[in-house]
Amino acid sequence: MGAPVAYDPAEMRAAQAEAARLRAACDMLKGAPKSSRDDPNFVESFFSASRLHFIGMWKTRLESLMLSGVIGGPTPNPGPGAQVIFHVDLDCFFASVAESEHPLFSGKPLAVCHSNNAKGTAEISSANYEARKYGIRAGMFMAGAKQLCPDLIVVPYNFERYQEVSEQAYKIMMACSACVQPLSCDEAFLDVTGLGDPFQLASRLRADIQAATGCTASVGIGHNLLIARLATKRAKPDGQCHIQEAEAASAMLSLELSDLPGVGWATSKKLASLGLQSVADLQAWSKARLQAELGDKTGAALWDASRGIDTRRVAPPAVRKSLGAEVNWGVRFDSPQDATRFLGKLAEEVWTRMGAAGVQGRSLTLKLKKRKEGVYNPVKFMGHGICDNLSRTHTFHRPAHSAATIHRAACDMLTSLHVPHADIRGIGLGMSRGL
DNA sequence: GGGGTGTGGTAG
DNA sequence: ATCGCTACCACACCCC
Repeated sequence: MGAPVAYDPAEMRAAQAEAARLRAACDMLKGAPKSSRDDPNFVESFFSASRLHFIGMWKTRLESLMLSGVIGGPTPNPGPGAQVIFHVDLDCFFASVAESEHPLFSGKPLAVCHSNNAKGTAEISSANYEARKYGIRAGMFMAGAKQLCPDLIVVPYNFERYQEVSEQAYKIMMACSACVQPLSCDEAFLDVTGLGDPFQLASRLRADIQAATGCTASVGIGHNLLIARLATKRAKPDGQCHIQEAEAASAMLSLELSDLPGVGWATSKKLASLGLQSVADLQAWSKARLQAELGDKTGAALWDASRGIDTRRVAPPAVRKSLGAEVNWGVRFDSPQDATRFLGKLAEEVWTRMGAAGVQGRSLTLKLKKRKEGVYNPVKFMGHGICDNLSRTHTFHRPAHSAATIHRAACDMLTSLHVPHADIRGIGLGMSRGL
């Protein structure tokens, strides 16, 4: 894929200078990156800069707020019968936020990433549509992205602003319908059954979001969640699309297997090994045969999905069943004591989050990433590389009552796993049961 | 059948 | 040099 567009050189220079200013002013990027070896506050600084931590925590926070009634009202329970579902998704969220604040960036290829290093392994978090023309995608290393587009504009994260924009967008969605199911900071399902003409409703929703946030949103409309999501795919960017119930089954045929919900890398491979290459192939198999090969639930879910069948309802968040904190980047220990200290930080983190959520727990799980035999240098800088994943669970007689209790149990489990401290590439602690 | 644990997969 | 999280579900396998 070559350069699709020639950019005005002066404008491009100005945009690059602006991006460089943003990076220079970014607190997260001050100083050289540090591993758990060099930074006594590693856990804290890691979480403050991790996009995946941000995404996970923000969803949890949204759900808590909705559950406690701080935001949103009582969710109406739509009866049986035809439903109208919106899937609302802000377009390339992090990249859009940057563009909305810096008009200079618009129309130029832009990505959000911790690093601008053209040889580095920093991951692209979000790429605007101009960047996507070059083949740049979220998840790609910066080295690969810069190869595809040397002029790529790279801006750092702005988590505070993402929160503000997300809150505004959610306010607007909840003004549209009281029945909102958050999927992420930038994505939600709405049940808008009986609320008026869906197309007009969606137009207004998108216009309101753009007016309030400067970011565009796309809306997929369907009679169930699966079809609404598929409609969003067609609507993007900055559009809306309604797939009628009658077209649902044939619309599914336009998808790759990996587009179906629940089909990721591993299931794709498994399906391929069964000779299943397309949704049409999937439709040709009986439910029983799929269940025999893939398991009862998974097989049935795939059989349904391939036909556009989805019986889920837009549901308010459920009460959380587990809570955890893990770090799988920059984890390097020089001694067993280093590992113990690190577990102490994680125990405090878990305990603090339990307190904030007002929950207790009886089961503590330790997760460990252990460097695979013979694997020394991860491809990704400070990454975990290829690992074996191990876990141990300890169940307390009564709910854990302090960070120290959690720490002690975690250390015992760590010992029982017999992993040399130098082989540890990631650690996590999670609490469950009786939350 | 009902309960547990450990592993693996997924989405966003 | 850069920040590979979080919560959930399904499954295989074990116990009684």
